[in-house]
Amino acid sequence: MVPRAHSSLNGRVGFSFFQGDTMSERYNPTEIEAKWQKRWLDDALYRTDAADARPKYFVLDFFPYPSGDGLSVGHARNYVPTDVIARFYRMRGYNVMHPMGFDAFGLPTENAAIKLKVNPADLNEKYSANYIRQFKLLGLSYDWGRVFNSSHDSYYRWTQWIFTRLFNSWYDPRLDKARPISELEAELAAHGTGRILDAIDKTPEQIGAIARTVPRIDAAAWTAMARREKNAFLMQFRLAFRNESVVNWDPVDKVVVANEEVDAQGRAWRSGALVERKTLKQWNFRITAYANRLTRDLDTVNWPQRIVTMQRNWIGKSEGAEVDFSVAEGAAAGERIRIYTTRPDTLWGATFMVLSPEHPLVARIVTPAQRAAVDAYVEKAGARSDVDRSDVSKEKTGVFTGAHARNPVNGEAIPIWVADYVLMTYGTGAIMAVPAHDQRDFDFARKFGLPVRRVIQGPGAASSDGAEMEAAYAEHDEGDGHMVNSGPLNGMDTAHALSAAIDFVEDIGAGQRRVNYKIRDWLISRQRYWGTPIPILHTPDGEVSVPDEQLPVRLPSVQHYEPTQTGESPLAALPEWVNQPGGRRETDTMATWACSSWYFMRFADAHNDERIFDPTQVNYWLPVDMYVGGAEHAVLHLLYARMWTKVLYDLGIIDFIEPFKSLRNQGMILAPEPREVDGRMVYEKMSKSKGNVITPDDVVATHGADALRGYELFISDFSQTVPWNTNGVPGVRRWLDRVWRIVLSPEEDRGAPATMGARELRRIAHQTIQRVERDFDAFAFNTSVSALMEYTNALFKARDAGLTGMPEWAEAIDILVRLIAPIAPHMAEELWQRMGHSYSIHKGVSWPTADAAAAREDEIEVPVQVNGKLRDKVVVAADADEAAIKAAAIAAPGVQRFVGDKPLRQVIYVKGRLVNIVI
RNA sequence: GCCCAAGUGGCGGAACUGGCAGACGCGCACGACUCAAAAUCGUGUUCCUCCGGGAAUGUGGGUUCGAUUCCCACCUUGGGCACCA
Repeated sequence: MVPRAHSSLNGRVGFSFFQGDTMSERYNPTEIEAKWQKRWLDDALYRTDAADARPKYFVLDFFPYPSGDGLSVGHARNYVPTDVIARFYRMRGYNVMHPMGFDAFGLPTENAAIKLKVNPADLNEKYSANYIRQFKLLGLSYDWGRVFNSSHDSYYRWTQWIFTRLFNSWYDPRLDKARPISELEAELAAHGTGRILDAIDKTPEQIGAIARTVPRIDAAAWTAMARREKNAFLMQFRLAFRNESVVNWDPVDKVVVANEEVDAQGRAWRSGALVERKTLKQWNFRITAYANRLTRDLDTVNWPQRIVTMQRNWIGKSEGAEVDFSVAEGAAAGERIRIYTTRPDTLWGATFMVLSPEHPLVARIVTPAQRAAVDAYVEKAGARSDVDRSDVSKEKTGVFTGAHARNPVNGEAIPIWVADYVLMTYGTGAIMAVPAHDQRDFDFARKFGLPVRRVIQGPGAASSDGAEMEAAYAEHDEGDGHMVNSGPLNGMDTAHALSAAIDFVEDIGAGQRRVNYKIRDWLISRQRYWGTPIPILHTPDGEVSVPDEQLPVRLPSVQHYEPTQTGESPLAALPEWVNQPGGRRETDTMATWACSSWYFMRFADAHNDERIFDPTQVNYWLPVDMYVGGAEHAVLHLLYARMWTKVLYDLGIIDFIEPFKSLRNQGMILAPEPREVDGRMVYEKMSKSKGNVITPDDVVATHGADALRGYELFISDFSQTVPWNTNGVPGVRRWLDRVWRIVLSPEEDRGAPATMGARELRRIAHQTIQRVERDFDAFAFNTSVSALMEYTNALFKARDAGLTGMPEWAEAIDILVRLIAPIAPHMAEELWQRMGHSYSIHKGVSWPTADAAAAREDEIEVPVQVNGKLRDKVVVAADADEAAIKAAAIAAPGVQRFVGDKPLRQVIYVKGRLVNIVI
């Protein structure tokens, strides 16, 4: 067998490869894929071009974390579609950036390194090299000139640089943006904190701009502070700040984790361990300052609705009012108890108050008679885990303090209770309880025999006696109801009561409109070795950031990097590293969320050692046009990256406010064989420990990368989770074999005689261009492969109809090879060359243009129904008028059998679709 | 408990805006080629049927000339949230 590839003359695309009785050359993916991969790499074919007149397109995969297991076919579900999109846009003349890098710091690598007793840096190099090898094996068109690794100091230097920007910035509620901390110092020297606190009172959305602990001080008080006091004071403003708080401690990884990394069951995201509460001093980013913008700007992105909803829920914006109650008697008499409520319209229905067990006032108001009971309760509550405390299925608990509070709207004294269903971390840690209109308060009131007073009379004739209610009536915007038992609000309809109540409270000086967010600040420090060192020095004057010219603060090499039990990083055991001329280095490192919060920008100027990136480059390429990855990052990376983008925008470093214009989530791929778990057959995730991982290496070795790529796309809808089907790849492989044969040796063997005209072939070809374009745009890759399979089948039929010598045949084959190029780039390149074209099909504008006239149908087949049931079909000219089509439909034999001489009640014609005859 | 998504042949799935249900592929069956097998090619493949048809897109209702598609209730699976005042 002597393969002889050559192109024919005159631009004809007929081939005769074989002479005499030699067999045709078979499709050999192993050979051609290796050949083209090498050539593409040698030529840097996919290098991103500099900014030019073409429209740009930035298509990006989530930052992968290189693990020792390497890539499975499940990972390829992410990388193949983005590669198809990158190639599709390139072929249509866009300037495309399609880069890759590695999120290399973090616990899994460090844990593996500890286990294997090797250096995590070495392990990381090995793992990422393996990823690169696998990416190349798949024929992915990354620009390898831009690859970087977040654990290299050439990268993390800039992560530290951004950290110091956050540290040296604060959020000005008046401008609704971040500003340099030096400007805050100037303001404090001139005006104290008054103007800032006033602004927050006037614009309730800004509640999270600064710490809630900031006191009202005047300029003199600021000026009188020593430097160390000033620095401590400023911590309440900085966007990167250190404070003592209750944090989630992961006892398995021996590290603190962020709220976003703990699931509803209280388990840590990576280790799966139940987290414990610890009070520790930790570094945080003030993401609460951005809560409002993070919610608001979700309107501007093209993301899956569920991810948008998850972020909205996580941020949890709610609007209401803060109202000041006061202690009615005892030593603390007159002292204010501030509550937050979203239902100020129910203020007159408050029959008791509840304080969180951690509320500072509890110890001071409790009466001697109740002290023992209250102390015991508070202690017990403190010992319960958060998950346990927030388990809604358990009955509410609580204890009376013996004290009373005065309700500012009606002067009533109501009992103050302590209960752990009120959280210190939300609102003010204290609530007014309105059992008639809040189910939680209702349950509590019924259990402890507290009064229930109705203040909203709903529609219908429900009793106005709270004692008879069986459940809280929580509606307030339904319209029909009216206010009762509510002093000045009596008789008002419920739709207006809310704003009227806030007005009333503001008028009497008892409170004001307020916004609250569920989101808490983002805990970033980790007590581990393998991360970006936090560039801070602890000096006698407090914390100061390491100056730019001293960055990076390099991670020292160490002999032992095992985590400690004490909550201290292994770096703390290196005195020569810790002790610096001006002070002690911070020994915690940053969680990898910091690394991944800006990497997408670095691709615009990946190897710049002078600055973080050239602003022209970053503003040209960003935001990312298409971002693809798993849905598990909904409130982690995708939220964090948005905050950093907004900070950098505020500081004038970039000029876009959202990092990712469009986002798509791919579905998971599960192991092919279901297994019995708890008596049920289930498809499991692929994992090395279960021994059910299918690697791209194996699939490529037997069927080639193009077949694997095709099947990754074809397996299911892109976003659907689906088990792998071992027989699927051979199916796609068969299709590619057919493509190979129909292009190179169409005459070789024939099927049954068929009929097809040249006009029809041309129509199918151009319709296929339209279908594939539409499917790619919709991320419907499975149907794009179907369309190409159908097209290939049509070409075999056209061959059997004797069309191979015609110009339409040559055009049809040319279109086929171009259309498969994004999916099967190696085969397309090989066929392209053999067809006599110059290298490369992947360079320049090579996507075919659909000819709408050619794609148009001359005749259409119209189904005909009688009473909604299909009875016949008629073929009519595409431009036939309605009357003619109806007449043809009625005359159709299959229709006449049912209609006979019965009168026609109605004949419905849907243009180009169907006729329905009603009798 | 609340919110969201999804339930279509033996399997993965398709069906653009309410208009031919099951495209495309897998699997299976039969046939051709072969000494035989593989590969390839061809035919068939939702179910029932008295071969006229009838039934069918999780279940039950509704709207409509017409419903996989819209509405209501319920069931199942997956995901998210879980006392946030």
